[in-house]
Amino acid sequence: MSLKHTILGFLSWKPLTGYELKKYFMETEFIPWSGNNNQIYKTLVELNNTGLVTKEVIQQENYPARKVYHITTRGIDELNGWAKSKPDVPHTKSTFLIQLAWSDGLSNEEIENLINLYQYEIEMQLIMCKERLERKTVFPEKNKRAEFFWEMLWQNRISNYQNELNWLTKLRSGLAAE
Amino acid sequence: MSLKHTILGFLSWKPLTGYELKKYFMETEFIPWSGNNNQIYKTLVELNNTGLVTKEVIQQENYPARKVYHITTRGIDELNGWAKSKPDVPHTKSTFLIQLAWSDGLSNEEIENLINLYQYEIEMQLIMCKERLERKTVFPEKNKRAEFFWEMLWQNRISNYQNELNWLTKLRSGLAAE
DNA sequence: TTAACCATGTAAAAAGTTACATGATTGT
DNA sequence: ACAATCATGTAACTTTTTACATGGTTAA
Repeated sequence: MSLKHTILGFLSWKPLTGYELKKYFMETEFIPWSGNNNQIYKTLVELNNTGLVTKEVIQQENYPARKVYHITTRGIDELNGWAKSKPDVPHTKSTFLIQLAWSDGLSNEEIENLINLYQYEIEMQLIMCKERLERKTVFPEKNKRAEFFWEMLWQNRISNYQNELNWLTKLRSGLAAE
Repeated sequence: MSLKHTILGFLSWKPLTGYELKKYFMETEFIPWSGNNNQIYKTLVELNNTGLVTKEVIQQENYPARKVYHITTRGIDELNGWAKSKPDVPHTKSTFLIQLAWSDGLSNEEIENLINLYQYEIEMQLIMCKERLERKTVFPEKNKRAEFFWEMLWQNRISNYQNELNWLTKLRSGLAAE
């Protein structure tokens, strides 16, 4: 489960609450996540139980108490051990490709429409990615090497989308040539 | 659930058994799947119950009976309706990117090792993809337009991997320049 | 007054993965 | 003798998603 390690990762920057983690996840494109907090709160409890983080409760007047989680030395060891473990092949799930695979029952107009919808989605994602890289809302602080990596992570996403748009161009011209 | 529609897709080519579907899935890179038949058999039962496919049982002497599934007209309608529905953004899950995001506790050697392992994985995938495109083991028959699409689907995967390798080159040179 | 933000969570369902189970046949 | 292929499935578990639940504050 990489959610566990991703949380440890964010906590290695600074102590955070579940609510703050949720926002971090939402603004980090290359970390896949549904947007729901369900897993985060659960995982934090589990991390606390296994001694990888500690919990600090801060009472507030008109809001629920903030529960700030701090990473422990054991948590850092766990994170580092995981970070250097053999990486998996990235695994991409594209419903569009599967739709296209069986678009044979559709008319040319319907297929063109499908491609247009998809292209629009990709363009939007690309714009969002570029903006987030520029604004650097979620970014490691005070560390040049880590900052370089994060820059590259965003560049990875951006190049993925750009590659997809190039491919779409080829797809269109191939269709036109038929 | 796109597994349901993917199965309908394969069955739209020709009637197949669960066992044959499994092989099709395994040889189709751009369809994400664990390789286990668990879901396939379950989904076939469900498709049969909802009238999207019919089941033909063929007895054999020394093997379990083959259960050949045929798509119905309603199944084809379902498939076509789904194929033209608004596509999602592809979502990629790359543990490598997340590992790199928190590789800050690692030494330069450890990071280089991580990158090497990843690059090797990608290169292997690329080779496999190219081979499968060449051999065309799973490919629509007797339909030029569908064949063009399938060629493009494989090209999509190939360009993804090639893009990843280019990005890795930039990552390396950025690291060296630090 | 309506939406967004702050801040916590829970319940239930769907989807995906790993491991188990059977047993004959065919090729190296 | 061993592995792979043919052919079916089940059980248990993990992961992910969707929806529900509470309730005050702040800004347009």
